[in-house]
Amino acid sequence: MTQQFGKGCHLHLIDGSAFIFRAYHALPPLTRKSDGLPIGAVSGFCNMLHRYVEGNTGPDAPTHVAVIFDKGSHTFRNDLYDLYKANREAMPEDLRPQIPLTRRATEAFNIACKELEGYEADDIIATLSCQARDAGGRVTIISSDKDLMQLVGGGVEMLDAMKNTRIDVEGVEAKFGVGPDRVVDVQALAGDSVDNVPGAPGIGIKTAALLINEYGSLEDLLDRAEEIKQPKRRQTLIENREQIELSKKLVQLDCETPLDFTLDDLEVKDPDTETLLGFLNEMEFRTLTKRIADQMGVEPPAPPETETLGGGDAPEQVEMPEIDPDSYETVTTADQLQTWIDRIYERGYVAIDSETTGLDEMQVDLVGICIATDPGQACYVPLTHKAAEGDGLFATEDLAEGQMPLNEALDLLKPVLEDDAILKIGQNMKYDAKILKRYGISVAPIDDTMLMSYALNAGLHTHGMDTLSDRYLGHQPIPIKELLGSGKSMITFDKVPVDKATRYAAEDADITLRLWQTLKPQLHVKKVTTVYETLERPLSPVLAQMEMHGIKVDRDTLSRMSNAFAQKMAGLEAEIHELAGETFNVGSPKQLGEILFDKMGLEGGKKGKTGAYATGADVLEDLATEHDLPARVLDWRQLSKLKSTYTDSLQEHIHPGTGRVHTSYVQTGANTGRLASTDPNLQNIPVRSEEGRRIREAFIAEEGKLLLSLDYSQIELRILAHIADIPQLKEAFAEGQDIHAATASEMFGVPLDEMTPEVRRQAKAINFGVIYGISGFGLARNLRIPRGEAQGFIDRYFERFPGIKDYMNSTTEFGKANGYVATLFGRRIHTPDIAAKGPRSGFARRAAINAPIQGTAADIIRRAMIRMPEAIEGLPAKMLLQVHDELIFEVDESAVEDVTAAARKVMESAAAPAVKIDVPLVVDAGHGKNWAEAH
DNA sequence: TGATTCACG
DNA sequence: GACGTACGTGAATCAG
Repeated sequence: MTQQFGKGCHLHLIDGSAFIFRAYHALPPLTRKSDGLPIGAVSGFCNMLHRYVEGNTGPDAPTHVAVIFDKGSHTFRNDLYDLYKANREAMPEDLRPQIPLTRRATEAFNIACKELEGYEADDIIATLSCQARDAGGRVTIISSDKDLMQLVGGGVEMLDAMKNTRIDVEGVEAKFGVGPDRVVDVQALAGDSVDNVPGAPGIGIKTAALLINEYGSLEDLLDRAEEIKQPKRRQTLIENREQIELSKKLVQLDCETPLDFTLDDLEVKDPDTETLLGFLNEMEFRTLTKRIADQMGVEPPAPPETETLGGGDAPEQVEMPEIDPDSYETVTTADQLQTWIDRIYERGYVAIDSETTGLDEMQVDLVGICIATDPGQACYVPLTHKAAEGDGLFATEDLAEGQMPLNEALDLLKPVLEDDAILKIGQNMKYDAKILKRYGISVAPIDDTMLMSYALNAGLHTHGMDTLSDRYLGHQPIPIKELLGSGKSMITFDKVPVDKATRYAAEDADITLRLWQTLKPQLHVKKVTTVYETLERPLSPVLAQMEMHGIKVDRDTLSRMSNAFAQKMAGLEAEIHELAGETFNVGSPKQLGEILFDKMGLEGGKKGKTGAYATGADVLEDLATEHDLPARVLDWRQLSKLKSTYTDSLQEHIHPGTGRVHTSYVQTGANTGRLASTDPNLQNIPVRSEEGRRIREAFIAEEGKLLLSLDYSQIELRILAHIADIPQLKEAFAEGQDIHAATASEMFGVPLDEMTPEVRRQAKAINFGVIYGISGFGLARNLRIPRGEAQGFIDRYFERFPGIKDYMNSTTEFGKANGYVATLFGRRIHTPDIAAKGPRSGFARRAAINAPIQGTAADIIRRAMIRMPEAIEGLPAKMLLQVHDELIFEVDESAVEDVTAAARKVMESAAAPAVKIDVPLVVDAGHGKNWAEAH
């Protein structure tokens, strides 16, 4: 039944490369059980093809179809412009062997599979589209690549298979501001950083569309460029004419690609059962094989006998229905809610997400709660949405209709959320737990997908919901911007209409549940279950407690300091302007650099990549020996920093209700396992300078209490001594010696009792340098000594402590072989750049050397923090802050000794019993009415 | 928004 | 042989 392609025919063209990359990034790196062949992308590709074929029913089904691939990296565009696509990342190593398999997969589905040496897939798609259109048929291009949008129109449309949205002429106009026939003109002007198409500098899509619409076409625009009013644009277009014309050639798709087949060869054919199942079975896709066999009504072939290799690294992909925001339920009555609660009890777990009026958990109000029990089964319980005015445009202060009373809903939910037998799953549950705590609900027990992702993949990507959804579910959630807007006209969530809110909010719970089903089994496969269970999950509630307590900060002290700083700065500024002979913005590094190096003609001006002079503190310090101006600027900068970052903005963070400052710790913020502190950052309160340290006087204890600080002494060097197994360092620590003096003594042969501060200082710099992955250059710069001398120190160090060099080499090798390095407690820190070439690998190598040391220290204090609540239970003390190797408590005056003893014991024994460290961990303690005194 | 600078461990 | 180099963070500010 051969059908001549023509009117009534419908051609589907699938962008194969886009499918492959989507599949690759959407799935964790799966391997074939029998031989470890990477097949994650092939698996995703087959699933996508299968889903595609399944969806092809009804009157709109294609009559002809082909998957089009790129072939060869050199195309005619490289002949036009040798930098075309030059900044493309190389194909990932584990994807390369999968490419031929995707061709075989396409053939197994009995879909035409086409490519042409020296041509991009886009050109073949263009040629086929033109042929089909000219023959009177319809075309759907399955891709979201904007480069293909120039083809839309005259029966040609695009389809974004992921979002399931069609892109027609209007869609193209929305994206480019011009019709499809002018898309190349806009692209030629705007350029494309991904493909390295140069375009016209400084002109983006918006401006380009404006110009094209005004002048009709690119050619007319360039010919009449003199008429452009804005001088900068006019100049750009005139100067870059050639480059723009070249860009147009690069983005213009070729409709005359010489093809060795015709449209008729692309006719839709049913797959051959045996071929398809044979291929899927060979790939060992058990679930998909079985599913397709069932659909075809045949027995699935017997899976090949496999001996599990390396513990079996190929979990089956969890099958889930499509995410559909329109399928979610809005819960408005107690009966409805009860039905969901019953379902939760049936399951034993539930994914939840709370919607609030903002981001500050200590201040915002609860607006609604969403619940998901299964993929696709999610609801939203709106609680305090505001009613719209009559015309529906503005929200009022009255509650919207159709919502359960807040108390009634919370009374129903509280028993579930607090039930020991029901697992509550969230993405960043610390946030939700803090909110609900303010409404009297203590959520427990919890699982957290953000923390799972962190335990699994620290160093590979960030762990926000959008990232995870895109990577692991291949789905882009509804952007919150769509509901709230942005900038000045942004609204709060309670002003969002309930129906819109349901789509967004319930989707988040749905996604969270799906992520949980995807990530949880991975913990075991990647051997990080212990990390998650002992270092991540139990820390979350501890941090929540600390954040809710906050630390008392005295506004008057800060305010007085701000005024004093302002006065001093004004005086310095006047002096600086006097010395410069003109007024300028002292806070502008650019203007300062020009004053110093151009106007005053000082030596040593170095320009960075942006063409501005460097004016960092090290540069100014060198200049300060010769001139007064840079010295004054250094003083001014110090004051400016203290004022703006600390004395001024800390005041704004004092909670009006508690009079305390409540930071947020980001548990997944630092790849090494450290915490990060934000809003405000309380981990970088000044201490090194006398003037800055006084800011700590504003951090105070309540009346009758004291602040108590305990910090690990030299914890990273102790860990280095243990991990690299350095006998001399271990011994020095065991005997309680001054470690830097001991190092100096060992290196330079100076007896300890004859040690000079200068020699000790140098040894200290080397000790720190080692932790950071030392280089002669770096040490020279730090100590301000000649590079050769610094290298000599390092050589001597490695000679005296050969274990250090071994540690560095073996860690680097491990990182290269495995893609990650690990702490003593099994935390994995991924180092994908370590195999790169160029300067990136240097950074990655040093980071890999540092990560196990910094990360092990981070693990130890985490363990201490997790045990702390129980250890100080019953004592009148609260843990308030963590600063990497220091914990700060607020304690009744009478109990300082008891709490110090209890907390110290926990901290010093925190590595045990999981890890036996060969050196003692030592904790120093201090206390006082304020943080300055306690430290 | 990105670069620069600087506060901390 | 040249090149560019300490590790990990967050916040404020300037400039385009």
